[in-house]
Amino acid sequence: MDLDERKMKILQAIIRTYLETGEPVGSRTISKYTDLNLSSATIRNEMADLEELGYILQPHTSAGRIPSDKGYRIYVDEMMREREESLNNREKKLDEMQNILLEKVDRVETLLQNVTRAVADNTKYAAMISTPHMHDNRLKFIQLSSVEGEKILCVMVLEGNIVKNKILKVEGQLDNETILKLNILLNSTLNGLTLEQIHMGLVAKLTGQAGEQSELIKAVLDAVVEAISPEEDMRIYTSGATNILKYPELNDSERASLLIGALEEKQMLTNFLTNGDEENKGIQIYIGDETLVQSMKDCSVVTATYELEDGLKGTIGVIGPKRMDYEKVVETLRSVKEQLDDAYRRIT
Amino acid sequence: MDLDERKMKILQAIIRTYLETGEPVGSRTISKYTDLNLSSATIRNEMADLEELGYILQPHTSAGRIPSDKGYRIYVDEMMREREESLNNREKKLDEMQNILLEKVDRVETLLQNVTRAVADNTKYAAMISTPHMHDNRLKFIQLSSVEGEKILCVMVLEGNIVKNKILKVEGQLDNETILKLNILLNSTLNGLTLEQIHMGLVAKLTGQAGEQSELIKAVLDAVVEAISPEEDMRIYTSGATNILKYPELNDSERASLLIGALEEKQMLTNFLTNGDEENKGIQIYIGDETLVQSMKDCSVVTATYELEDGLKGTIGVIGPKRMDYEKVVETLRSVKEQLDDAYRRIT
DNA sequence: TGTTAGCACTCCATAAACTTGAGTGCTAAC
DNA sequence: GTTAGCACTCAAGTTTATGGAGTGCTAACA
Repeated sequence: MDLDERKMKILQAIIRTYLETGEPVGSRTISKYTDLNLSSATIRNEMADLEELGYILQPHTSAGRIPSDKGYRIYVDEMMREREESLNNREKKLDEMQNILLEKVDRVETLLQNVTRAVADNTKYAAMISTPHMHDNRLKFIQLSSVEGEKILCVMVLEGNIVKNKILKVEGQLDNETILKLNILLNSTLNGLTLEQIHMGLVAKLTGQAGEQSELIKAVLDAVVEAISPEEDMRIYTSGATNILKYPELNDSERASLLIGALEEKQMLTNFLTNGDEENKGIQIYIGDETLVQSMKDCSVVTATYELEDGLKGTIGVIGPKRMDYEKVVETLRSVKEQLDDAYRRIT
Repeated sequence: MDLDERKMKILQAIIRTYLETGEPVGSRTISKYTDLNLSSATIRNEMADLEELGYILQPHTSAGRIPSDKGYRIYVDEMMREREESLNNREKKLDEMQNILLEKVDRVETLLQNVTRAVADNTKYAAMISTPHMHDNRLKFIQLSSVEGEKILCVMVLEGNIVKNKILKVEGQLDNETILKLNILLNSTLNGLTLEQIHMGLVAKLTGQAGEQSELIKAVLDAVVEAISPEEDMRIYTSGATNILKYPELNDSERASLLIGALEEKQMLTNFLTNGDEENKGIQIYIGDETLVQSMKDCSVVTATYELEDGLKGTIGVIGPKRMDYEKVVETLRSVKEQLDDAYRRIT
């Protein structure tokens, strides 16, 4: 059986009401709420159908209905309307964001932390963000310098102007000329290569050419491999974990502890923040079990992928109760995503 | 009235018992617990005295007694005994720590995060750590390199081998010779200077000498100032925030939310993590209101200052309920502190 | 004078009994 | 197909008992 228009309207009314109140919603409420004038008894009949179809469920007999995961899913896929937000309001939000961006955010990390906090504050849910990272990093520039005594500073610039560095120790001092030679050798050999290419026999070749300095070259190669390894180039920031505690359905200490723990641990979050889908303007919604994370089965997660100019991609996400205000969250993430792309160009 | 030996023993027994159980402790319990054989009635008399003196208090009439802040204070100052931990056990803990340190901790930050987690896991309280930072940073080495087009990479090494970098934009391309000259100029002028010294009119002097490149020099100076500014060089990591939820006295959602929020925000934590006292082997205990942080008035905080070889100092702290196991925490922090100093030498 | 036994009293915690109200399913009538 | 009405269910809140832990005080004892 497919959903006819009336059932759709009723389901929509149930979900909307539940999103607002968080309480199971009864037939009488809906009978008053909707524009189609129906008595509570009729609504009850329809509700029984909807329940049989799996869109809503009863916490217990003689309670109202709440949306099931399937219900939420059809809601976000087909019923959610664009929030007709007043231009005024939008303007204001944009201003806020601009302010955040202008306050001394010379470093991308600070920017991202601020954005995360802003999103958490704005939505009243928990927010997370992954730092932008490339799918395959390439080395763009490498340089060794003698800092003092036996310490050599190795600076690497990756595609996308990400800078990494490492201090290496050598036996005995190196004169400037040797360093110059090494720099030329390294730059001419390594630039533009990906991780796989470096792994393919390059080590032997380079150490051969390096003669006396083969030890140092080995250390440098290790540093390069480390720098361009995918694990190395992503960090996750979170904010607003405590917002979770605001929602009674998540606020038994068991659940809350697991959830906040997951946010703190950050390991599990990579799930959401890496394999972003390309469709739907980069906005993804995971409901309940769809999150594939046990501790989040009572939550929903909304993510958006942002892309900076150099092809650096990152993801920002919001975690909240299943009855989150999806429209608002989607709207917020979309606007943040746009501004992020924009703002980054301004600060670099 | 001063505390005679018997009152001390009774107070100690009350606190020990309360630390274990978290329940108000009654006179009969103590009468059985202590070696001095006294009836519960006598204990009651003594308890009344102790209460009058402010060391213990009653949640309500006809309940047992719990320690007051003053009680905790005298406990940690005078009654706490060294945990006579079995050598075996200690050895094991050290091993664990070593393992953590050996797992791929080429970067100090990873090390510190691991340590924080280990401390949180070990104590079952929340842990925090500040990255090592110097009181007055000095520049040790600075170098500009042309990376591509109009982008100049500025790398700075500070005393203590902390590396910072920034990408600067210039108008038009710079040839290698100009860069070489600038590098010599910058190194000879800036090295070894502190923030104050740089602020004192250096800008004018340098830009004068730089001729055409005065714009670039200004940008470089900004980068240097930013790099050695004290705010810039400290980060805080936390772990185990959810452990807070384990303790019923902190686990109403109001309190917990504030506390975990504070841990997340990290701003308030600087209180503890900066002005470390030197006495008492660097270990400090703040009880209840002594924390000077409203949201932590039901908590105690224990901090230890660690010092790396180059004079880099940081602080590690544990946050838990007032009835925390002070002995264990102090012991853990002491051992971590020692190992941190030690381990750092090994990995650099 | 310090210590102890005993007793009346207080207060919290827990459980049991009761009440309330929202909501349902079903049937019969429109 | 829709609606009114009624009996029924269940959760949540309120009240009422009950038990137990603990105290303070007094009087007796060594």
